[in-house]
Amino acid sequence: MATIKEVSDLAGVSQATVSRVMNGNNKVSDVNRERVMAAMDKLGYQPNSFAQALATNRSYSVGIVVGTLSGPFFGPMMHSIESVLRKEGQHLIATSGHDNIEQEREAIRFLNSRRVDAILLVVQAMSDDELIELCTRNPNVFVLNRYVPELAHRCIYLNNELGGYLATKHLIDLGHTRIASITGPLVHFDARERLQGYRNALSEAGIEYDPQLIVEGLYQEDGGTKAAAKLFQRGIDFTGVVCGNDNIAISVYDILSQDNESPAERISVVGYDDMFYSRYLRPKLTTIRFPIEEMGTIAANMVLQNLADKNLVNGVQLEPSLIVRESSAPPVS
Amino acid sequence: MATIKEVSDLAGVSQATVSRVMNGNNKVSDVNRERVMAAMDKLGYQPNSFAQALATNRSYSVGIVVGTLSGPFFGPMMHSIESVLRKEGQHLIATSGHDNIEQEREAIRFLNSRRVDAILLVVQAMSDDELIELCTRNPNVFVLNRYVPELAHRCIYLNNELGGYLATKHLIDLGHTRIASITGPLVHFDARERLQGYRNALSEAGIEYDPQLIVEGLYQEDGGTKAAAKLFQRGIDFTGVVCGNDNIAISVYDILSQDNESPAERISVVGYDDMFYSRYLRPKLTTIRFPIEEMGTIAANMVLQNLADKNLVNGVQLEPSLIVRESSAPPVS
DNA sequence: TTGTACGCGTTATCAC
DNA sequence: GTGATAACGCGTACAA
Repeated sequence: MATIKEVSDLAGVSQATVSRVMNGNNKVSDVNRERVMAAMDKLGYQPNSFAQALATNRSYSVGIVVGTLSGPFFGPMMHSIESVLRKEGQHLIATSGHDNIEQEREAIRFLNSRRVDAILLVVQAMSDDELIELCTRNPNVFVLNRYVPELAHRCIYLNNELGGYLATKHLIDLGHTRIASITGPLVHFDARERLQGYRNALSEAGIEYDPQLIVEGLYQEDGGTKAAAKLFQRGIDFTGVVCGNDNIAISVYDILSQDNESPAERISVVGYDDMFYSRYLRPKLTTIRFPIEEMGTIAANMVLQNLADKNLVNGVQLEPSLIVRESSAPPVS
Repeated sequence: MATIKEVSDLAGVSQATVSRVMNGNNKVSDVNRERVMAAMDKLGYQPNSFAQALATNRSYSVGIVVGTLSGPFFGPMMHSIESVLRKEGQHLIATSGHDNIEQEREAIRFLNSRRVDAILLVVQAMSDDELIELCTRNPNVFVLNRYVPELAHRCIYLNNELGGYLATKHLIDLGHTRIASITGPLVHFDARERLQGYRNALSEAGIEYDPQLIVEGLYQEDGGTKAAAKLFQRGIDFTGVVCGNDNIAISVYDILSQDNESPAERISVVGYDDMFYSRYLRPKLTTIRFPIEEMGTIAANMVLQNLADKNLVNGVQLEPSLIVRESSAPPVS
């Protein structure tokens, strides 16, 4: 790779002049500018961003660490983040924590040694305390999809309680009174919040909370299969089920189809997240929409904002909404 | 951020010694090693990778440019790439070309100025010629999911013709003779190859190729809706349809359900890619499996290999396989 | 085993 | 408008 020196030699000017035309400094004569540009593309010159970063102490890149790169969740999020960052000349460095605390730490170390201008964290394994310490040491860290009270001004998160409430309320409004819930793993704060929303809707309607109707599942693919089986085996009676996410809802579809049943007939099903495949299920899944892209966009803008003026950023809570499709219907009795 | 100098001052040794303990050089006395390590974590020292890269001319990172970060395709691929790279201390810098030739170029420029050790290209917009030029200039560029004859030793790609053949052959074996195809955009080489596979299967079975049965669709979500509508409106008779990918197959599901029909009844449907949601469709989608993770793993290993010994790498063609599920059945006549 | 000093490719501050 | 030259943080001969 050609260096600035080779360019300056070829153009017959000093390195400083080359640097000036690179950075759009207008105090360069047209003749020299021409010469430099010619030399540049003759050599296929690309500035070495390491050297630039070393000299300016700015990397023009922001890092993100996500639980896992695969899955329908992070793709759209990273997509929207990258879109807004790029417009400002910033780039995204993606690392995966593989939902493992040691790897999450390692990823953060890596990004720090990369001297990224900001770090976006979408992690679950790491504890609140560790997050707090991290954020106090580094003023450019933001937390996505998670609410830590002490870090409120740096969190962009979903109102999960409201989501759980909306899902449950929808079934109640349809006339259901025996409503089960297959939650996500309750070590995840969002699963707990969604469950709380469920309880709120119940109590608002004067329906008693019955622990028998609650099962804990997992968020990932097939993560609800065992849990759903457990629920049905309890032999208790219910007409609707609120699921921790769409994957869990799919498991319920599966179980029902084993008995040649379909959601919305005997049992109504409500999901959570509105993943893009949910509208392709049959019957189409009624679910809670999670504005993933919006979360990404807001996070990216917050980063930019923070780079410009540290004191202007504030946390954001996003609101979920109910998407009614076909998997929910009045109970048959 | 602390620098190596602050560490050396605090530890009472020279910068060189600090550098030695960082890089595991064993020619350091235990006493000094202890002191340095203590100083390091007291200061929360993180080496500046820009300075390291500048000094060593190695960045320990590989760049990837993909068409779009969202979608069910790139997530799993990036996931597997990142997994193997990380084990070797390499990191992944992800950029999106947004399926736009100018942005793809920009992404490559960015990665070059980042002096990445290798570049992985998963792009469609860029021409073969441009790719060839790029690869000859830079010996560490690899092309994924695309076959360029001149670059055969740097391509990791799928045998798309075989995939198209398998899909079609499956329907023929079931007894179908009037088989339509909704292809991907024929500007994409892979769509053309899949179509060719379709033709091969037909001719092998002595069935004449009928252009009336071919419609061109798009790969993205809903990309097959218009095309499928067009096909049905032609009013010609067929009993099976081979789709360019699973998204297109979903569109066919949609159209059929509008008439209260279901795949595998009057019309059999075969997809392509085996995206993870395909088994959750009802009926479960018969499709061609695309080993995405494997492609990622192979690519990452190739990068590593190439870094170790330039002359040892070779291109790889991956084989698709048929996954029979429920959307295909013998024709009713 | 340890320290000195130079080079990596830029930017930025000076003089001119 | 232009050109020296000193940082930036680290690796690494080379000398001690």
